[in-house]
Amino acid sequence: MNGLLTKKQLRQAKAYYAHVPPADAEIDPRVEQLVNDLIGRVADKWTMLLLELLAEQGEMRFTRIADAIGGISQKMLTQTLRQMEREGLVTRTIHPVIPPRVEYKLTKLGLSLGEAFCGVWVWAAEHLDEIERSRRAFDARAAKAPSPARRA
Amino acid sequence: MNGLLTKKQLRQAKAYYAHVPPADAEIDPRVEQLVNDLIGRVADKWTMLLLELLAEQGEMRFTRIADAIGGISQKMLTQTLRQMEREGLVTRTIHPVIPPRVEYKLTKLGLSLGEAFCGVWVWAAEHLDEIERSRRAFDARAAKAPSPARRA
DNA sequence: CCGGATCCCGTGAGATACTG
DNA sequence: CAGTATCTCACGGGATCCGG
Repeated sequence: MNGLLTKKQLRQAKAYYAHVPPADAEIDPRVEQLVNDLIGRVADKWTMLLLELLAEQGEMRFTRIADAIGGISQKMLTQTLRQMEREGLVTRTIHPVIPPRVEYKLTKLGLSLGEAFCGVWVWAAEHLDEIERSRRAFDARAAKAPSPARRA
Repeated sequence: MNGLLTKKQLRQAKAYYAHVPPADAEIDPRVEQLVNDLIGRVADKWTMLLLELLAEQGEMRFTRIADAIGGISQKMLTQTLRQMEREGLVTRTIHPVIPPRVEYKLTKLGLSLGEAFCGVWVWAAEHLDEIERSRRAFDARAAKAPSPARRA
C-alpha cells in the first residue's frame, strides 16, 4: 500500500466534500479504507479536545492537561497522548528531574490537524442553540408519539 | 475549505456566540462546556462516516447505508441515526408500504456539519503516509527501548 | 421481506490504589 | 508528578425476534 495519494485521488477526495460529482471514476477503495481507518482513530472525543487545548496553550505538562480537560481519566489521557505521539501529532519530552516533569506539545502535523478541526468548532459554536432546540422538539415529539413498543 | 481559522479567530467566534466581548479574555466556561459537550456527541466515528456518506449520496434507505458503511452493526446504525435525527442533522422518512422503506437524508444543518468536517477529510487524505511513517518509527523505537515495566 | 427492538456477552472506558 | 496495574461496569457487537 506504500502509496502516496495521487493528485487525482486527492482531487476526488476534495470533490467529495465540495459536493461535486466525482468526475469520472470511483475513489480508490484502498484510499477510502485508509482514510476511514484514520478518521476512526483521530475523530475521537479526547483527541479533539487535546488537540484544541494544546493548540491554544502550547506546551503543557501532564497534570495541567488533566486539570484543563475536566472529566478525563489518567488512563485515557495517557492512552490518548501515547496514541497521538505514535501518530506523530505530539512530542513527549521527559525532564529527568526528581519530581517528574513531562511536557507535551503539538508537532507541525498535530497543529495542522487542529486547524482542520477549526471548522467543526466554529460550527459547534454557531449551531449550539439550534441543536438544543432540535433536541427539545424531538423529545417532545417522542413523548407524545411513542413508536411501537417504546411504551411500557 | 478555506485556509482555516486561527485560534484567535476561533476564540472570537466563540465569544461572539456567547455574547461576550471578543477580547483576548477567557472564553465563557459555560459556552466552552456546551461546545465540548456537543463535540463529544458529534465527534464520533460513526457520525462522521454517516455524515460523509449521506452528503455524498443524498437520500438513502437503512439497509443501503448499512451496506455502504462496512463494519457498523445494525444497532449502532439505528442508534447513531436516531441521535442525529434528534440533533436535527438528518430527517427520517417512513414510507408506510409493505416492505418497510425508511429514507434518511441530511438536513441543512447536517450538510453544514459535513462541510465543517471537510477539512479533516482532506487532512486525512493528505497526511496518510506521514502518519503511517510516524507510526512505524514509533513502534520501532518502542521495541528497542521498552519503558520500565513494559517487559514481561 | 425491511427496519429495528431486545437479549446476551465481550471489550474497553472509568475509578482506585500503587510505584519510581 | 506521571504514570502502571487492577477491578468493575457500561457500552458496543452479534444473533434473534417482531411488527408492518
